[in-house]
Amino acid sequence: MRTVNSSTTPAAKSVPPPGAVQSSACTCFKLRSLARRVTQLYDQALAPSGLKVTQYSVIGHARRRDGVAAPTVSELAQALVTDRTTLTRNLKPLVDAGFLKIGSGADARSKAVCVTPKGEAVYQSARPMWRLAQSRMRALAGAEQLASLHGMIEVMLPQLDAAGDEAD
Amino acid sequence: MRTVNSSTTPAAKSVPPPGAVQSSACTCFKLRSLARRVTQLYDQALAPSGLKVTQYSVIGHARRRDGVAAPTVSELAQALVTDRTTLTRNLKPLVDAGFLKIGSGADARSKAVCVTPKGEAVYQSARPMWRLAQSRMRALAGAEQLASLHGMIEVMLPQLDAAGDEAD
DNA sequence: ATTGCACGTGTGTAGATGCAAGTATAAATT
DNA sequence: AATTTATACTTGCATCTACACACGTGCAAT
Repeated sequence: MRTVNSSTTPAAKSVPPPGAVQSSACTCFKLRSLARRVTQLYDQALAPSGLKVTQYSVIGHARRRDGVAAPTVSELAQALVTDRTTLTRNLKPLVDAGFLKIGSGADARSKAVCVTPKGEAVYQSARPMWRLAQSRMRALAGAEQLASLHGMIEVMLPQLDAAGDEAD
Repeated sequence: MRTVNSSTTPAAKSVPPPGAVQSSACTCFKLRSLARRVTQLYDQALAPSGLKVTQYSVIGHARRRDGVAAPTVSELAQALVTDRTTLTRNLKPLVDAGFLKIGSGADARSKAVCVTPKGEAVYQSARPMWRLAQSRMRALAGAEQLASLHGMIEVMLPQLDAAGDEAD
């Protein structure tokens, strides 16, 4: 079908003038596209460290213990805005590499995610690379746009959490 | 004790300690987090159709043929802002389900991705669900913010493409 | 015709993602 | 104390993601 420009003799039913191209206006698609590209930028920058940006984030969040205790898997998952079961998988390569160590938590059921000295070292080594990626990002988007983007995300994320909860 | 602290968080004097909190200021992390949540919203909405939002996007883009011919794998991958090899994998379940059909392209090397009648049908059935997800999204973010977000993405994506190219 | 390079695609490997379902422990109820 | 419910985590399954590499084809230069 020629959905190109009007001036057609289309077979009645398919009336896709305004709707046809909208699939590229899909917020989710756009967002995912951007996330993919940005991930590539960060992964490239982090490559010398051997970490992917996801792993860098996991260690980074496991690092900052609120009080004293290392976070549990669930707590870390929440901080990472990730499904707990996803985090379980994502921890494996980091544990295998010796960057993290899963200890026993206060409970017999909960487990504590601890950053090993080796993990701390690799994180520190990756840190300037991450900063470089951030700089590139800022250069690409501009500081104002980037701040605006961050602000939007900060606003939207909690609302999406709420939406997901009530969907159950 | 890890006080969840969902109550009044004044944050008035939150002087960000330069190094400590910055990892949550990671643009990539924020972006990925949002993309994950938004994906869940769309996947939930699309669930009755049996399609995930990624698959909906693939079919949607395979559907709109520029002129007459169905897009090749590479063309489709470019339209989807996805790695070519990733698309190869993503096509498999859709072909298995009978939604797409891989035909031979003009070249003996290239292949054409065609939407089958069954694929068109499932796409049409999923379309109102997608619209619902879009509406929810608009309700969550607000029309202006959403438009602003789309605009930013439109600007940033080409620049990231360029950045990726020169990185090689 | 042979060589060589560019192009289009698929595979191996490895990780990221999350839903459904399962296991084990703690707390609450009866 | 026994039963039920809630909590914390893991596993099975399926999909998404992409880099490195391999394979086949087209085209051009020799």
